[in-house]
Amino acid sequence: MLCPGPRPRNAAATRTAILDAARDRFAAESYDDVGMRDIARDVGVDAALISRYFGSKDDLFLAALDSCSDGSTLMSGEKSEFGRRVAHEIVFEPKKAEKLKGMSIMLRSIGSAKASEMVQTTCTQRFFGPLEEWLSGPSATVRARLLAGFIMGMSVSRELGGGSFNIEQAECEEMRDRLAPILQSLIDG
Amino acid sequence: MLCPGPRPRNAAATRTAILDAARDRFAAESYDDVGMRDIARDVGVDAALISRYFGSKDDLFLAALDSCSDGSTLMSGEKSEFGRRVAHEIVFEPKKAEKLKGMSIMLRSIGSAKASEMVQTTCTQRFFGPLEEWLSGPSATVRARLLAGFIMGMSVSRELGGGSFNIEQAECEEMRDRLAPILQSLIDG
DNA sequence: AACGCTTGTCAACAGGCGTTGACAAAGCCA
DNA sequence: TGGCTTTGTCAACGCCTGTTGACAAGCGTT
Repeated sequence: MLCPGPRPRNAAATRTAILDAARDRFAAESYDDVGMRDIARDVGVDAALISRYFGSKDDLFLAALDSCSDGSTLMSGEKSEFGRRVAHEIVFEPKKAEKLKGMSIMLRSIGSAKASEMVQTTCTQRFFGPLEEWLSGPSATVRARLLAGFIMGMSVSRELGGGSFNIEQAECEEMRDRLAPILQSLIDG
Repeated sequence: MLCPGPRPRNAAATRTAILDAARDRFAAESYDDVGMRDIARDVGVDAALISRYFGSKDDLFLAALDSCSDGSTLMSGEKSEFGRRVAHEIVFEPKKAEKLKGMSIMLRSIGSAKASEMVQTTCTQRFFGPLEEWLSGPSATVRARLLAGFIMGMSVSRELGGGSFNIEQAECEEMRDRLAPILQSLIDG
């Protein structure tokens, strides 16, 4: 990824390259674990340049979060299949679920007081909000919160269980089969 | 809490005071956000003393985690009432749920690579394990993981929603009423 | 009283962090 | 060609962190 030779002088390109690298980093590590120099190294650039383009680390973090797609990929597809589809992705394709970089960033932010504070407004506006609107039935707010909580919670459970869930294939299937109707019931109302 | 005058010379007492303060801090803030000097100030002691008693910050963290009660408080009481009881605590008494300091510490640890790695074995041995044993039915492993995930997930959802869930009283009640049977169904098998 | 062990404090170190300002080089325009 | 702006690098600053070794004070023993 890191080409030899001097980086071509192109402000716009480097700016977005920095933003992309920051998004990836913040989705994979906590706010504190990510250093400006790490991101700079990913891009092949000096750390000072990031400060010039984005101001502070906080500003870069917010810009990276803002550049994430909202939860709409989660809501694509048939509503009637939501439970099975999402349950499958959670259990068997965590990497695919991580396409929701925004969700990963939020997840990695709880803990750090500063990061979670920065994430809150974005979280409600870009994640809880659209989900709530998509559900659009009675008590959509509550159902959205439960849904989001369950989905994030399974990520936590997986991570704390050690990398994957650390269970057998058969158990994974059963987990999926138990998870699906629970999620679906929150969709249906 | 912090008495004036010099701290009485009592190694055992100071040691446990440090441990208590560390447990509280790590349950309330992330590993990175907690500084040795913070804990020292809570106890009214010099930070150097902590290093002498516990070695490194990592060792202190592990000791604090180890000093937490396991999930057994969660499992006290009637099984048939588990759903309602826990749902109520999650929604209306988050502080009471935080009596599970161990769970709070684990929650604050996902994100930080180092902290989550340190937490993993304790998590399976002291939390997932007992829960699984307590459930003791068919596919107890899967049910335990789902249960733990849901409970932690609601904590995440609350925190990211901004302090409390940021919803009305009536909605809180509805959330509790929706949550309870879901949790109970995982208990019953 | 004088010794010695324990308990606690203090100052300082090395290392990492985000950020800054001065400097180099590249490209554009006259 | 000479100047000017843009784009990027470099060295360094100040700050904060965990940790260490030297020092002071308390307390029991002889």
